[in-house]
Amino acid sequence: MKTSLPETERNRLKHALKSRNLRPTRQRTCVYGVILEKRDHPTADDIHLRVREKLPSISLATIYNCLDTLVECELVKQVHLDRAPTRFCPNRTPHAHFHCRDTGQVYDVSLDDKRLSAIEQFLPDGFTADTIELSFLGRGPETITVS
Amino acid sequence: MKTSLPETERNRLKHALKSRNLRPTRQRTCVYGVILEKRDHPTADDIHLRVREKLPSISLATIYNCLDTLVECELVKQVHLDRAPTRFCPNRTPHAHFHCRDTGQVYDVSLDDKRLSAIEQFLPDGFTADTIELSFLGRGPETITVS
DNA sequence: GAGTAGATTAGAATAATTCCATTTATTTCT
DNA sequence: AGAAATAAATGGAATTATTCTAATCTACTC
Repeated sequence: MKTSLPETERNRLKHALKSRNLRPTRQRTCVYGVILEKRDHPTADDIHLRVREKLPSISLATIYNCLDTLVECELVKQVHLDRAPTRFCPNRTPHAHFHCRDTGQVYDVSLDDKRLSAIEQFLPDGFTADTIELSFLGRGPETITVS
Repeated sequence: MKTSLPETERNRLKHALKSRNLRPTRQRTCVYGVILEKRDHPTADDIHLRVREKLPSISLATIYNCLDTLVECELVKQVHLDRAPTRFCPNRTPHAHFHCRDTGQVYDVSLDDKRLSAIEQFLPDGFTADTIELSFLGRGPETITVS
């Protein structure tokens, strides 16, 4: 029973699954654990590699299945940047993403209610959005420019 | 020489290409014409079907080549919604997209300077973005709900 | 009007994701 | 506890959007 998933998160997962009549399998727990452990917006493939260190025989199809489940349970969000492979993110609060051209890193940019409602006001009358995706492409501060 | 592309747009295309040492070929002109003609955010495949009515032998690879060129020339923008096929849009002014869950239609949502700079202020100090993608998923006004 | 760089073409290749049929696990019922 | 029923995992095949490749074609330049 030694898994790295902390108690709080493990309970969150259990409850989210139970409320949908789904089971907290080893695979699902482990995938969720890996996503929480290193919050660098990994792709399904990245996650596969990391989970395999703990469950060496897990297949990529299962990774996709687990991820779908976690997304349905609203524990994980999908991040789409251009047409690059989908990345996954355990930040459940509303946020945007910043993608650095130099390092490839992806950062969360928090969107509080004030920001969210400012964005919603861009919509013409009669339009209502349940999902807002906002992403930035540019350069972060740690990029060193040598002149 | 009868092509549907209006004079202004034809000139815009010619100049944009010339400044990059590229040629205004029949294929490029026709692809651009089709994108301007029906601004419903078509995919490469949609565009292929439409262009084939005028140039029956054009290949999908050429459609992709032409689109790449038009994007480079900044005459056309790519629109990425989730992982759906890339769509193309001749609206060169800054704008967001609204995607209707019911009809699948995609609408432009204009982003004036005020809105753009409001969004830019979400970024932490030191981060600068050259590209901002904003998209909404929800329901538009023409959706009729029968209770 | 020939040469050359630029474009187009068809089809093969790639890559992310989904599908499918089978096997394995887990819960439920008795 | 054991059997039946349901849910999940698995490997591999299938799909789909897109890119690559190598050959052919076209259009400006001299």
